[in-house]
Amino acid sequence: MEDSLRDKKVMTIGIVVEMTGLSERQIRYYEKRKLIFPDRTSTGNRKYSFSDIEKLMEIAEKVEEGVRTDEIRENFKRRIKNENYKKDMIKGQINAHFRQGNIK
Amino acid sequence: MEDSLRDKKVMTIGIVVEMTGLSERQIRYYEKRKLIFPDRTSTGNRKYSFSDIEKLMEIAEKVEEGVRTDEIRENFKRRIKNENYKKDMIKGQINAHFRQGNIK
DNA sequence: CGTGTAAGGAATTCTGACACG
DNA sequence: CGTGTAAGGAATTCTGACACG
Repeated sequence: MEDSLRDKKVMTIGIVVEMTGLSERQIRYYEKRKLIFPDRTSTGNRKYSFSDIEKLMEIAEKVEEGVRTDEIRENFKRRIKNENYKKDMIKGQINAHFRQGNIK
Repeated sequence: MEDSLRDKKVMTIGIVVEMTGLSERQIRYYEKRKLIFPDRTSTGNRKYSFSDIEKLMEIAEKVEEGVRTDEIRENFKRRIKNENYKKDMIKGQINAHFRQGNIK
């Protein structure tokens, strides 16, 4: 139910460093702080998606502004909640539509 | 003028092996035969795109059918030519449209 | 708190070659 | 022709820790 390409975890950390300009240390630290969730290969190497890259750049901006990683995490949670809320609104409307027999 | 995500060279050969089921040897060989063109990192490691993955799976199919790599390459060339031909057709029609003063 | 760094080891990738055919 | 494999080396990635603060 989402982009697929954008969410596929396929990049090693070296490429992520290249694309974001962040250090390996930073990238791994944001993971420890539960801000990003890379997959792992069978032998333990991290794999990131394009979405992860975008998220990392957003995180880096916030951190530079002085926002603490905990706050950033909470903001992400709120955002997800809000998005789900909106999705439910839409679902509700669709359901209502059909319940009233407004079937095309 | 194309997908961007689909064409970004970001995957190391290990991931490509994982996604295509081909061996490193095969993947490198198809490159030697000019069928795919990965980028390289500054230290020489190959980087592939999602498009490359698709192309590799197409190549693998053909090879299994017994098609020689040279033929596959020529078929790719013809396909590109045909696509460009169609693009030019469309451009021509658009130009004709405006030349006749059919603006808006 | 967020990040740099040296440490040691394990896994990855690279190239050129021998092999079969 | 297309692919497997062992060989040796170079680059990558991983974790846990010391450091500053």
